[in-house]
Amino acid sequence: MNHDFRCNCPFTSALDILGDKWMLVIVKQMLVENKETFKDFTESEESIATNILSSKLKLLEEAGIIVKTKLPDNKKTNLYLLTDKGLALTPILVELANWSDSHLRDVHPTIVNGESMELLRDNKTAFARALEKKYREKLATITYIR
Amino acid sequence: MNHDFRCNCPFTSALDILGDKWMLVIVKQMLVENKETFKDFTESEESIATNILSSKLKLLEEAGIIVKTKLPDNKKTNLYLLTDKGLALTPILVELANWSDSHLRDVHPTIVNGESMELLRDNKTAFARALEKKYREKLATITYIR
DNA sequence: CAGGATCCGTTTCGATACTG
DNA sequence: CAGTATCGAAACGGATCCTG
Repeated sequence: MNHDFRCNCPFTSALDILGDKWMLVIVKQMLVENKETFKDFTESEESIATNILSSKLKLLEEAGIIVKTKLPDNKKTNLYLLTDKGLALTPILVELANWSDSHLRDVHPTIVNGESMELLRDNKTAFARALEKKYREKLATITYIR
Repeated sequence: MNHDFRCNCPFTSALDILGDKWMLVIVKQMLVENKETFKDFTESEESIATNILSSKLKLLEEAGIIVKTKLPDNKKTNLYLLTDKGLALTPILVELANWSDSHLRDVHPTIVNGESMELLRDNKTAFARALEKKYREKLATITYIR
């Protein structure tokens, strides 16, 4: 993060952190595709390189968007989980999806983590809330090291 | 655009175009700060280099997000204007602003193009619509070369 | 003088190999 | 499994140059 455009503008200050190809992709993989471990991310459709992944996870953690933790019974596998701050990015991802759905060709408008794209078209807020709720329910089932 | 992760995922396919530091910044400058000309952009708070600006404007035009045009009475100054596709990015920018406002320090939560941040906090959809309306009204006052 | 294009040093990315 | 090291390729940033 060498040259940020510290502009204090609410629109673009977020882009100083999120304005690159990978940060929101990783958040989306956690939120929508239940990715949790380093390996999960490397095996994802967008196939991020390990060194990039490593540096981006570090940045996301520093920004307070994710936490790095472990399961009590597995000392080697790291778990990456969204914080409240990270979960609050859901509406941004939903708006991105909505724009893609409306204005981009070759988008795959099928089922997304159990929620249909119809709900997205019909009610973006409800769609976002459903995604957040699902993630919170999943978090509740995990007893990770805090 | 050398290496896109063509994933057909509605969440991330937009990031293939918009997932960099500058694309959304430029759109925001057009939408919120009434920037129209090459010079306007170079003089902006985020101070983009001319070569980068040039390449990004080209990408935005190729993506159909902006159009490059001229005023009838001024043959040299180019005008860059948002298309409907570009204007449809407003909700994304609004969600970014909302997230920054809630989760980032040092954000400047004052007046934005005549709309107060209170309206944003109160009703994001109305805030987005107000910004779009204002831009469309401005477009209506310009007789540019189509 | 506006609107870029070109050049060039620096930073970041991306693919793969490698380590604990 | 979870990263780090390496190295070539691409992108960025600043300055300058070119063109009407």
